[in-house]
Amino acid sequence: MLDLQYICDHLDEVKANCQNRGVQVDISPILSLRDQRRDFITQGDALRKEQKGTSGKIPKASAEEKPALIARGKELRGEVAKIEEQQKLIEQQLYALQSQIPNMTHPDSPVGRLEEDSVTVRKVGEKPNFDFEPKDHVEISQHLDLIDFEAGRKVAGHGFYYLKNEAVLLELALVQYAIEKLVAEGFTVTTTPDLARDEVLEGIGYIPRGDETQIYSIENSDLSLVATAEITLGGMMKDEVIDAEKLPLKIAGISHCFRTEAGAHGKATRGIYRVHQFTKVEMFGFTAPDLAASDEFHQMVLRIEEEIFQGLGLPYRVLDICTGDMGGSSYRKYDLEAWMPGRGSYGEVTSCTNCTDYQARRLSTRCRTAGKKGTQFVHTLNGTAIAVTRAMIAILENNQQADGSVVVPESLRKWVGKELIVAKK
RNA sequence: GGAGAGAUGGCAGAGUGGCCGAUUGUGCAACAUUGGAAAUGUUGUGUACCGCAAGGUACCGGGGGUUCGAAUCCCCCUCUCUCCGCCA
Repeated sequence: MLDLQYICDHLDEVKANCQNRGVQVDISPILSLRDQRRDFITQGDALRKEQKGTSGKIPKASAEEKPALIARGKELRGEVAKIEEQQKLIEQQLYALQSQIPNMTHPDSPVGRLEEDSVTVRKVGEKPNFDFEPKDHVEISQHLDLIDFEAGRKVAGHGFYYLKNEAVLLELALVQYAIEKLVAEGFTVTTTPDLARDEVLEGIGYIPRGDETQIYSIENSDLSLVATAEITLGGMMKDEVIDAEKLPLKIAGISHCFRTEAGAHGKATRGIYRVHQFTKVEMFGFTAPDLAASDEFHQMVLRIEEEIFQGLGLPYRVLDICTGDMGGSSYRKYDLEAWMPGRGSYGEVTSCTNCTDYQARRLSTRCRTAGKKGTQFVHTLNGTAIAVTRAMIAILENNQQADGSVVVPESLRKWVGKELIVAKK
Protein backbone atom coordinates (compact mmCIF):
# COMPACT_ATOMS: atom_id res chain seq x y z
CA MET A 1 0.00 0.00 0.00
CA LEU A 2 0.91 3.63 -0.25
CA ASP A 3 2.21 5.69 2.64
CA LEU A 4 -0.63 7.43 4.49
CA GLN A 5 1.27 10.68 4.69
CA TYR A 6 1.93 10.54 0.96
CA ILE A 7 -1.72 9.96 0.15
CA CYS A 8 -2.81 12.88 2.30
CA ASP A 9 -0.18 15.20 0.85
CA HIS A 10 -0.88 14.23 -2.77
CA LEU A 11 -4.62 13.71 -2.75
CA ASP A 12 -5.20 14.97 -6.28
CA GLU A 13 -2.42 12.90 -7.83
CA VAL A 14 -3.61 9.79 -6.04
CA LYS A 15 -7.17 10.39 -7.21
CA ALA A 16 -6.05 10.91 -10.79
CA ASN A 17 -3.94 7.77 -10.60
CA CYS A 18 -6.92 5.72 -9.39
CA GLN A 19 -8.84 7.08 -12.36
CA ASN A 20 -6.10 6.04 -14.79
CA ARG A 21 -5.88 2.62 -13.23
CA GLY A 22 -9.61 2.11 -13.48
CA VAL A 23 -9.91 1.68 -9.74
CA GLN A 24 -13.16 3.02 -8.36
CA VAL A 25 -12.54 4.15 -4.82
CA ASP A 26 -13.57 7.27 -2.96
CA ILE A 27 -10.47 8.33 -1.10
CA SER A 28 -11.87 11.56 0.30
CA PRO A 29 -12.63 10.14 3.78
CA ILE A 30 -8.94 9.50 4.27
CA LEU A 31 -8.12 12.93 5.69
CA SER A 32 -10.79 12.74 8.33
CA LEU A 33 -9.83 9.17 9.21
CA ARG A 34 -6.21 10.24 9.53
CA ASP A 35 -7.20 13.09 11.86
CA GLN A 36 -9.44 10.89 13.97
CA ARG A 37 -6.66 8.35 14.30
CA ARG A 38 -4.23 11.03 15.40
CA ASP A 39 -6.65 12.36 17.99
CA PHE A 40 -7.17 8.93 19.49
CA ILE A 41 -3.44 8.34 19.65
CA THR A 42 -2.83 11.67 21.33
CA GLN A 43 -5.64 11.13 23.82
CA GLY A 44 -4.51 7.58 24.51
CA ASP A 45 -0.92 8.64 25.05
CA ALA A 46 -2.01 11.33 27.52
CA LEU A 47 -4.20 8.90 29.42
CA ARG A 48 -1.48 6.28 29.59
CA LYS A 49 0.93 8.90 30.83
CA GLU A 50 -1.41 9.77 33.68
CA GLN A 51 -1.96 6.09 34.35
CA LYS A 52 1.75 5.49 34.64
CA GLY A 53 2.14 8.49 36.93
CA THR A 54 -0.73 7.41 39.13
CA SER A 55 0.41 3.85 39.62
CA GLY A 56 3.95 5.04 40.14
CA LYS A 57 2.88 7.13 43.12
CA ILE A 58 1.12 4.28 44.90
CA PRO A 59 4.09 2.50 46.50
CA LYS A 60 5.26 5.76 48.06
CA ALA A 61 1.85 7.08 49.00
CA SER A 62 0.57 7.13 52.55
CA ALA A 63 -2.20 4.81 53.65
CA GLU A 64 -4.75 7.63 53.45
CA GLU A 65 -3.78 8.63 49.90
CA LYS A 66 -3.72 5.16 48.46
CA PRO A 67 -7.44 4.41 48.02
CA ALA A 68 -8.01 7.55 45.96
CA LEU A 69 -5.04 6.78 43.72
CA ILE A 70 -6.17 3.21 43.20
CA ALA A 71 -9.66 4.41 42.35
CA ARG A 72 -8.28 6.87 39.83
CA GLY A 73 -6.14 4.10 38.37
CA LYS A 74 -9.18 1.93 37.86
CA GLU A 75 -10.96 4.78 36.16
CA LEU A 76 -8.03 5.38 33.85
CA ARG A 77 -7.85 1.73 32.90
CA GLY A 78 -11.42 1.95 31.63
CA GLU A 79 -10.80 5.14 29.73
CA VAL A 80 -7.68 3.81 28.06
CA ALA A 81 -9.52 0.68 26.96
CA LYS A 82 -12.31 2.76 25.47
CA ILE A 83 -9.95 4.96 23.47
CA GLU A 84 -7.94 2.00 22.25
CA GLU A 85 -11.04 0.30 20.97
CA GLN A 86 -12.09 3.37 19.02
CA GLN A 87 -8.60 3.78 17.64
CA LYS A 88 -8.59 0.19 16.47
CA LEU A 89 -11.89 0.68 14.68
CA ILE A 90 -10.63 3.75 12.84
CA GLU A 91 -7.41 2.01 11.91
CA GLN A 92 -9.33 -0.89 10.42
CA GLN A 93 -11.30 1.52 8.25
CA LEU A 94 -8.13 3.32 7.29
CA TYR A 95 -6.38 0.06 6.40
CA ALA A 96 -9.34 -1.11 4.33
CA LEU A 97 -9.40 2.14 2.39
CA GLN A 98 -5.64 2.33 1.96
CA SER A 99 -5.59 -1.24 0.68
CA GLN A 100 -7.89 -0.32 -2.18
CA ILE A 101 -5.60 2.41 -3.46
CA PRO A 102 -3.24 1.10 -6.16
CA ASN A 103 0.41 1.96 -6.45
CA MET A 104 1.40 5.14 -8.25
CA THR A 105 2.37 4.72 -11.88
CA HIS A 106 5.56 5.26 -13.85
CA PRO A 107 5.18 8.49 -15.84
CA ASP A 108 6.01 6.67 -19.10
CA SER A 109 3.44 3.88 -18.66
CA PRO A 110 0.75 4.19 -21.34
CA VAL A 111 -2.57 5.41 -19.95
CA GLY A 112 -5.53 3.28 -20.91
CA ARG A 113 -8.13 0.83 -19.73
CA LEU A 114 -7.93 -2.03 -22.20
CA GLU A 115 -5.35 -4.63 -23.12
CA GLU A 116 -5.08 -2.95 -26.52
CA ASP A 117 -3.89 0.25 -24.89
CA SER A 118 -0.60 -1.36 -23.94
CA VAL A 119 2.27 -0.34 -26.20
CA THR A 120 4.40 -2.79 -28.18
CA VAL A 121 8.00 -1.85 -27.41
CA ARG A 122 9.59 -4.25 -29.90
CA LYS A 123 9.13 -7.51 -31.77
CA VAL A 124 11.93 -10.05 -31.80
CA GLY A 125 12.37 -13.23 -33.84
CA GLU A 126 10.77 -14.53 -37.01
CA LYS A 127 7.33 -16.08 -37.01
CA PRO A 128 7.52 -19.51 -38.66
CA ASN A 129 6.25 -19.85 -42.23
CA PHE A 130 4.31 -23.07 -42.52
CA ASP A 131 3.61 -24.66 -45.89
CA PHE A 132 0.84 -26.61 -44.21
CA GLU A 133 -2.07 -25.81 -41.91
CA PRO A 134 -0.52 -25.46 -38.43
CA LYS A 135 -2.19 -27.29 -35.56
CA ASP A 136 -2.72 -25.91 -32.09
CA HIS A 137 -0.96 -27.41 -29.07
CA VAL A 138 -3.99 -29.55 -28.16
CA GLU A 139 -3.97 -31.33 -31.51
CA ILE A 140 -0.19 -31.62 -31.48
CA SER A 141 -0.13 -33.10 -28.00
CA GLN A 142 -2.88 -35.55 -28.90
CA HIS A 143 -0.98 -36.68 -31.96
CA LEU A 144 2.24 -37.10 -29.95
CA ASP A 145 0.57 -38.36 -26.76
CA LEU A 146 1.97 -35.54 -24.60
CA ILE A 147 -0.96 -34.37 -22.47
CA ASP A 148 -3.84 -36.31 -20.89
CA PHE A 149 -6.69 -33.87 -20.35
CA GLU A 150 -9.23 -36.63 -19.82
CA ALA A 151 -7.44 -38.06 -16.81
CA GLY A 152 -6.91 -34.56 -15.42
CA ARG A 153 -10.63 -33.83 -15.58
CA LYS A 154 -11.51 -37.18 -14.02
CA VAL A 155 -9.12 -36.81 -11.10
CA ALA A 156 -9.17 -33.10 -10.33
CA GLY A 157 -11.64 -31.48 -12.69
CA HIS A 158 -11.49 -29.11 -15.61
CA GLY A 159 -8.30 -27.12 -15.77
CA PHE A 160 -6.11 -29.97 -14.59
CA TYR A 161 -4.03 -32.20 -16.83
CA TYR A 162 -1.33 -34.81 -16.87
CA LEU A 163 1.83 -34.11 -18.82
CA LYS A 164 3.09 -37.32 -20.41
CA ASN A 165 6.18 -38.63 -22.14
CA GLU A 166 8.28 -35.87 -23.77
CA ALA A 167 6.06 -33.18 -22.24
CA VAL A 168 7.40 -34.23 -18.85
CA LEU A 169 10.95 -34.03 -20.16
CA LEU A 170 10.15 -30.64 -21.66
CA GLU A 171 8.87 -29.34 -18.34
CA LEU A 172 11.97 -30.51 -16.52
CA ALA A 173 14.18 -29.19 -19.31
CA LEU A 174 12.53 -25.76 -19.23
CA VAL A 175 12.99 -25.56 -15.48
CA GLN A 176 16.63 -26.65 -15.72
CA TYR A 177 17.28 -24.24 -18.57
CA ALA A 178 15.82 -21.31 -16.63
CA ILE A 179 17.61 -22.22 -13.43
CA GLU A 180 20.94 -22.57 -15.23
CA LYS A 181 20.46 -19.12 -16.69
CA LEU A 182 19.50 -17.56 -13.36
CA VAL A 183 22.44 -19.10 -11.51
CA ALA A 184 24.69 -17.60 -14.19
CA GLU A 185 23.00 -14.23 -13.62
CA GLY A 186 23.85 -14.37 -9.93
CA PHE A 187 20.46 -15.31 -8.53
CA THR A 188 20.14 -17.40 -5.41
CA VAL A 189 17.87 -20.22 -6.51
CA THR A 190 15.28 -21.81 -4.27
CA THR A 191 12.34 -24.13 -4.28
CA THR A 192 9.59 -22.49 -2.29
CA PRO A 193 6.56 -23.68 -0.35
CA ASP A 194 3.46 -24.07 -2.50
CA LEU A 195 1.37 -22.69 0.37
CA ALA A 196 1.62 -19.41 2.21
CA ARG A 197 -0.14 -17.61 5.03
CA ASP A 198 -2.96 -15.28 4.01
CA GLU A 199 -1.15 -12.27 5.44
CA VAL A 200 1.74 -12.92 3.06
CA LEU A 201 -0.67 -13.17 0.13
CA GLU A 202 -2.20 -9.86 1.20
CA GLY A 203 1.20 -8.25 1.57
CA ILE A 204 2.04 -9.13 -2.01
CA GLY A 205 -1.34 -7.79 -3.14
CA TYR A 206 -3.53 -10.88 -3.48
CA ILE A 207 -6.90 -11.13 -1.82
CA PRO A 208 -7.52 -14.67 -0.55
CA ARG A 209 -10.99 -15.84 0.43
CA GLY A 210 -13.02 -13.03 -1.18
CA ASP A 211 -15.95 -13.48 -3.55
CA GLU A 212 -13.81 -12.92 -6.60
CA THR A 213 -10.67 -14.52 -5.29
CA GLN A 214 -8.33 -16.30 -7.66
CA ILE A 215 -6.85 -18.22 -4.77
CA TYR A 216 -7.43 -21.70 -3.41
CA SER A 217 -7.51 -21.62 0.38
CA ILE A 218 -7.11 -24.41 2.89
CA GLU A 219 -10.11 -24.74 5.15
CA ASN A 220 -9.64 -24.22 8.90
CA SER A 221 -6.24 -22.66 8.43
CA ASP A 222 -4.71 -19.37 7.40
CA LEU A 223 -2.97 -21.01 4.46
CA SER A 224 -3.61 -20.70 0.76
CA LEU A 225 -2.08 -22.31 -2.31
CA VAL A 226 0.20 -19.81 -3.98
CA ALA A 227 -0.69 -18.35 -7.36
CA THR A 228 2.97 -17.62 -8.05
CA ALA A 229 6.31 -17.89 -6.28
CA GLU A 230 6.25 -14.10 -6.18
CA ILE A 231 4.23 -14.63 -3.01
CA THR A 232 6.66 -16.96 -1.28
CA LEU A 233 9.77 -15.16 -2.52
CA GLY A 234 8.46 -11.74 -1.47
CA GLY A 235 7.37 -13.18 1.85
CA MET A 236 10.87 -14.44 2.61
CA MET A 237 11.93 -11.05 3.92
CA LYS A 238 8.74 -10.18 5.78
CA ASP A 239 9.47 -8.14 8.93
CA GLU A 240 13.18 -8.06 8.12
CA VAL A 241 15.59 -5.16 8.09
CA ILE A 242 18.23 -5.67 5.40
CA ASP A 243 21.63 -4.01 5.43
CA ALA A 244 21.49 -1.65 2.43
CA GLU A 245 24.96 -2.75 1.32
CA LYS A 246 23.61 -6.24 0.67
CA LEU A 247 21.06 -4.89 -1.83
CA PRO A 248 19.97 -5.74 -4.42
CA LEU A 249 18.95 -9.26 -3.41
CA LYS A 250 18.38 -11.51 -6.42
CA ILE A 251 16.34 -14.57 -5.58
CA ALA A 252 14.64 -17.06 -7.86
CA GLY A 253 12.25 -19.84 -7.01
CA ILE A 254 10.60 -22.88 -8.50
CA SER A 255 7.03 -23.41 -7.42
CA HIS A 256 3.70 -24.72 -8.52
CA CYS A 257 1.08 -22.08 -9.17
CA PHE A 258 -2.58 -22.57 -8.39
CA ARG A 259 -5.33 -20.32 -9.73
CA THR A 260 -9.07 -20.75 -9.61
CA GLU A 261 -9.45 -18.59 -12.73
CA ALA A 262 -12.84 -17.47 -11.45
CA GLY A 263 -14.70 -15.49 -14.06
CA ALA A 264 -12.45 -16.66 -16.88
CA HIS A 265 -15.03 -18.98 -18.39
CA GLY A 266 -15.06 -19.10 -22.13
CA LYS A 267 -11.79 -17.19 -22.26
CA ALA A 268 -9.17 -19.27 -24.01
CA THR A 269 -10.05 -22.34 -21.99
CA ARG A 270 -8.78 -24.74 -24.62
CA GLY A 271 -5.67 -26.74 -23.79
CA ILE A 272 -3.10 -25.71 -21.23
CA TYR A 273 -3.21 -21.96 -21.84
CA ARG A 274 -5.36 -21.22 -18.81
CA VAL A 275 -5.09 -23.95 -16.18
CA HIS A 276 -5.58 -24.30 -12.44
CA GLN A 277 -2.07 -25.56 -11.80
CA PHE A 278 1.28 -25.13 -13.50
CA THR A 279 4.97 -24.99 -12.73
CA LYS A 280 6.88 -21.75 -12.85
CA VAL A 281 10.36 -20.39 -12.28
CA GLU A 282 10.15 -16.88 -10.92
CA MET A 283 12.66 -14.10 -10.32
CA PHE A 284 12.38 -11.73 -7.40
CA GLY A 285 14.38 -8.68 -6.39
CA PHE A 286 14.75 -6.50 -3.34
CA THR A 287 16.49 -3.23 -4.20
CA ALA A 288 17.44 0.00 -2.51
CA PRO A 289 14.47 2.34 -2.11
CA ASP A 290 15.15 4.61 -5.03
CA LEU A 291 13.70 4.54 -8.50
CA ALA A 292 17.07 4.49 -10.22
CA ALA A 293 17.95 1.25 -8.47
CA SER A 294 14.63 -0.50 -9.03
CA ASP A 295 14.31 0.74 -12.63
CA GLU A 296 17.73 -0.70 -13.38
CA PHE A 297 16.76 -4.02 -11.81
CA HIS A 298 13.53 -4.00 -13.78
CA GLN A 299 15.43 -3.60 -17.04
CA MET A 300 17.71 -6.47 -16.04
CA VAL A 301 14.77 -8.76 -15.34
CA LEU A 302 13.26 -7.86 -18.71
CA ARG A 303 16.59 -8.52 -20.43
CA ILE A 304 16.83 -11.97 -18.82
CA GLU A 305 13.28 -12.83 -19.83
CA GLU A 306 14.03 -11.87 -23.41
CA GLU A 307 17.27 -13.82 -23.46
CA ILE A 308 15.45 -16.88 -22.19
CA PHE A 309 12.97 -16.73 -25.06
CA GLN A 310 15.66 -15.85 -27.59
CA GLY A 311 17.54 -18.92 -26.38
CA LEU A 312 14.48 -21.02 -27.08
CA GLY A 313 14.25 -19.56 -30.57
CA LEU A 314 10.71 -18.31 -30.05
CA PRO A 315 9.36 -15.13 -31.64
CA TYR A 316 7.90 -12.69 -29.14
CA ARG A 317 6.95 -9.09 -28.57
CA VAL A 318 7.49 -6.86 -25.55
CA LEU A 319 4.54 -4.87 -24.20
CA ASP A 320 4.68 -1.84 -21.95
CA ILE A 321 1.49 -2.54 -20.00
CA CYS A 322 -1.07 0.25 -19.76
CA THR A 323 -2.38 1.68 -16.49
CA GLY A 324 -5.69 -0.17 -16.56
CA ASP A 325 -4.17 -3.59 -17.11
CA MET A 326 -1.62 -3.78 -14.32
CA GLY A 327 -2.21 -5.08 -10.83
CA GLY A 328 -2.60 -2.84 -7.81
CA SER A 329 0.97 -3.38 -6.60
CA SER A 330 2.51 -2.45 -9.91
CA TYR A 331 4.39 0.76 -10.64
CA ARG A 332 5.43 -0.41 -14.06
CA LYS A 333 4.97 -3.67 -15.89
CA TYR A 334 6.27 -5.31 -19.06
CA ASP A 335 4.89 -8.50 -20.56
CA LEU A 336 6.49 -10.82 -23.07
CA GLU A 337 4.05 -12.36 -25.49
CA ALA A 338 5.22 -15.27 -27.59
CA TRP A 339 3.82 -15.99 -31.00
CA MET A 340 1.37 -18.90 -30.81
CA PRO A 341 0.49 -20.16 -34.31
CA GLY A 342 -2.36 -22.31 -33.00
CA ARG A 343 -4.25 -19.27 -31.83
CA GLY A 344 -2.90 -17.11 -34.62
CA SER A 345 -1.94 -14.47 -32.10
CA TYR A 346 0.55 -13.56 -29.44
CA GLY A 347 -0.03 -15.02 -25.97
CA GLU A 348 1.36 -13.81 -22.68
CA VAL A 349 4.29 -15.90 -21.52
CA THR A 350 6.03 -13.72 -18.92
CA SER A 351 5.58 -10.49 -17.10
CA CYS A 352 7.86 -8.41 -14.95
CA THR A 353 6.83 -5.76 -12.52
CA ASN A 354 8.41 -3.04 -10.46
CA CYS A 355 6.30 -2.70 -7.31
CA THR A 356 8.49 0.02 -5.74
CA ASP A 357 7.81 0.09 -1.97
CA TYR A 358 4.13 -0.86 -2.28
CA GLN A 359 4.55 -4.50 -1.24
CA ALA A 360 7.42 -3.81 1.14
CA ARG A 361 5.31 -1.45 3.22
CA ARG A 362 2.69 -4.07 4.00
CA LEU A 363 5.25 -6.83 4.42
CA SER A 364 7.43 -4.53 6.50
CA THR A 365 10.60 -5.29 4.57
CA ARG A 366 13.03 -2.48 5.21
CA CYS A 367 16.68 -1.63 4.85
CA ARG A 368 19.14 0.30 6.91
CA THR A 369 21.60 2.61 5.20
CA ALA A 370 24.82 3.55 6.97
CA GLY A 371 24.68 7.18 8.02
CA LYS A 372 20.92 7.42 7.47
CA LYS A 373 18.60 7.59 10.41
CA GLY A 374 15.95 4.91 10.83
CA THR A 375 14.96 2.47 8.11
CA GLN A 376 13.36 2.71 4.69
CA PHE A 377 11.07 0.34 2.84
CA VAL A 378 12.89 -1.49 0.05
CA HIS A 379 11.64 -1.78 -3.51
CA THR A 380 10.48 -5.16 -4.75
CA LEU A 381 10.33 -6.55 -8.27
CA ASN A 382 9.26 -9.79 -9.81
CA GLY A 383 9.39 -11.44 -13.19
CA THR A 384 8.67 -14.76 -14.83
CA ALA A 385 11.65 -16.77 -15.99
CA ILE A 386 9.56 -19.66 -17.29
CA ALA A 387 5.87 -20.40 -16.92
CA VAL A 388 6.08 -23.99 -18.11
CA THR A 389 2.65 -24.44 -19.71
CA ARG A 390 2.72 -21.22 -21.69
CA ALA A 391 6.29 -21.78 -22.85
CA MET A 392 5.39 -25.30 -23.86
CA ILE A 393 2.50 -24.08 -26.02
CA ALA A 394 4.86 -21.75 -27.84
CA ILE A 395 7.43 -24.49 -28.39
CA LEU A 396 4.95 -27.10 -29.63
CA GLU A 397 3.15 -24.72 -31.95
CA ASN A 398 6.16 -22.87 -33.40
CA ASN A 399 8.33 -25.97 -33.83
CA GLN A 400 5.77 -28.28 -35.40
CA GLN A 401 6.62 -30.00 -38.67
CA ALA A 402 4.46 -31.02 -41.61
CA ASP A 403 4.51 -34.67 -40.46
CA GLY A 404 3.19 -33.72 -37.02
CA SER A 405 6.51 -34.04 -35.22
CA VAL A 406 8.00 -31.26 -33.10
CA VAL A 407 11.60 -30.06 -33.09
CA VAL A 408 13.07 -29.71 -29.60
CA PRO A 409 14.79 -26.34 -29.16
CA GLU A 410 18.52 -26.83 -29.25
CA SER A 411 19.01 -25.31 -25.82
CA LEU A 412 16.78 -27.99 -24.25
CA ARG A 413 18.15 -31.05 -26.01
CA LYS A 414 20.71 -31.92 -23.39
CA TRP A 415 17.84 -32.47 -20.93
CA VAL A 416 15.16 -33.81 -23.26
CA GLY A 417 17.66 -36.20 -24.82
CA LYS A 418 16.35 -35.94 -28.38
CA GLU A 419 16.05 -33.52 -31.26
CA LEU A 420 12.63 -34.48 -32.45
CA ILE A 421 9.41 -35.56 -30.80
CA VAL A 422 7.61 -38.01 -33.06
CA ALA A 423 4.34 -39.92 -32.82
CA LYS A 424 4.45 -43.19 -30.92
CA LYS A 425 3.65 -46.38 -32.79
C1' G B 1 2.39 -38.72 18.32
C1' G B 2 4.51 -38.65 23.81
C1' A B 3 7.85 -36.19 27.69
C1' G B 4 10.75 -32.04 29.04
C1' A B 5 13.36 -27.18 28.44
C1' G B 6 13.26 -22.53 26.39
C1' A B 7 12.01 -17.60 23.38
C1' U B 8 14.67 -10.56 26.53
C1' G B 9 18.16 -5.19 22.47
C1' G B 10 23.30 -6.68 16.43
C1' C B 11 25.05 -11.03 19.47
C1' A B 12 25.75 -13.11 24.47
C1' G B 13 23.18 -12.91 28.88
C1' A B 14 20.85 -10.81 33.92
C1' G B 15 16.24 -9.63 35.61
C1' U B 16 10.20 -13.59 39.23
C1' G B 17 4.96 -7.47 40.58
C1' G B 18 6.47 -0.74 41.13
C1' C B 19 13.08 2.33 41.65
C1' C B 20 13.13 -1.79 34.35
C1' G B 21 12.83 0.36 27.79
C1' A B 22 15.43 -2.92 30.74
C1' U B 23 22.15 -4.55 34.89
C1' U B 24 26.32 -6.30 32.42
C1' G B 25 29.52 -8.20 28.66
C1' U B 26 30.50 -7.98 23.59
C1' G B 27 30.03 -5.81 18.85
C1' C B 28 29.59 -1.07 16.30
C1' A B 29 30.51 4.51 15.83
C1' A B 30 32.88 9.06 17.34
C1' C B 31 36.49 11.34 20.24
C1' A B 32 40.99 11.21 23.35
C1' U B 33 45.85 8.93 23.73
C1' U B 34 49.92 7.42 19.57
C1' G B 35 54.78 8.77 14.61
C1' G B 36 51.06 4.90 13.23
C1' A B 37 48.64 0.75 15.30
C1' A B 38 47.37 -2.54 19.34
C1' A B 39 45.90 -1.79 24.17
C1' U B 40 43.31 1.76 27.16
C1' G B 41 39.78 5.62 28.36
C1' U B 42 35.34 8.72 27.47
C1' U B 43 30.81 9.30 25.08
C1' G B 44 27.16 7.41 22.04
C1' U B 45 24.67 3.26 19.94
C1' G B 46 16.87 -0.41 18.74
C1' U B 47 12.20 0.14 16.16
C1' A B 48 7.47 2.25 15.33
C1' C B 49 3.82 5.91 16.18
C1' C B 50 1.95 11.12 17.74
C1' G B 51 4.02 16.12 17.83
C1' C B 52 6.61 22.36 14.48
C1' A B 53 9.40 21.33 18.67
C1' A B 54 10.26 20.21 23.64
C1' G B 55 8.62 15.88 24.55
C1' G B 56 5.36 11.72 24.87
C1' U B 57 3.45 6.64 24.01
C1' A B 58 4.12 1.59 22.61
C1' C B 59 7.22 -2.70 21.93
C1' C B 60 11.02 -8.26 26.52
C1' G B 61 8.06 -14.66 20.57
C1' G B 62 2.28 -13.61 19.33
C1' G B 63 -2.73 -13.04 21.41
C1' G B 64 -5.93 -12.66 25.67
C1' G B 65 -6.50 -12.15 31.14
C1' U B 66 -5.46 -10.71 36.54
C1' U B 67 -3.75 -5.91 38.86
C1' C B 68 -3.83 0.91 40.65
C1' G B 69 0.76 -1.14 38.21
C1' A B 70 3.25 -6.99 34.27
C1' A B 71 9.52 -8.76 30.99
C1' U B 72 7.98 -10.82 35.84
C1' C B 73 1.54 -14.01 37.70
C1' C B 74 -2.57 -16.92 34.80
C1' C B 75 -4.68 -18.94 29.99
C1' C B 76 -4.24 -19.92 24.67
C1' C B 77 -1.15 -20.05 20.30
C1' U B 78 3.42 -20.13 17.46
C1' C B 79 8.38 -21.30 17.08
C1' U B 80 13.23 -23.44 18.77
C1' C B 81 16.05 -27.22 21.36
C1' U B 82 16.64 -32.26 23.87
C1' C B 83 14.84 -37.29 24.52
C1' C B 84 11.37 -41.41 22.99
C1' G B 85 8.21 -43.40 19.16
C1' C B 86 6.83 -43.40 13.98
C1' C B 87 7.85 -42.35 8.93
C1' A B 88 9.22 -40.93 2.85
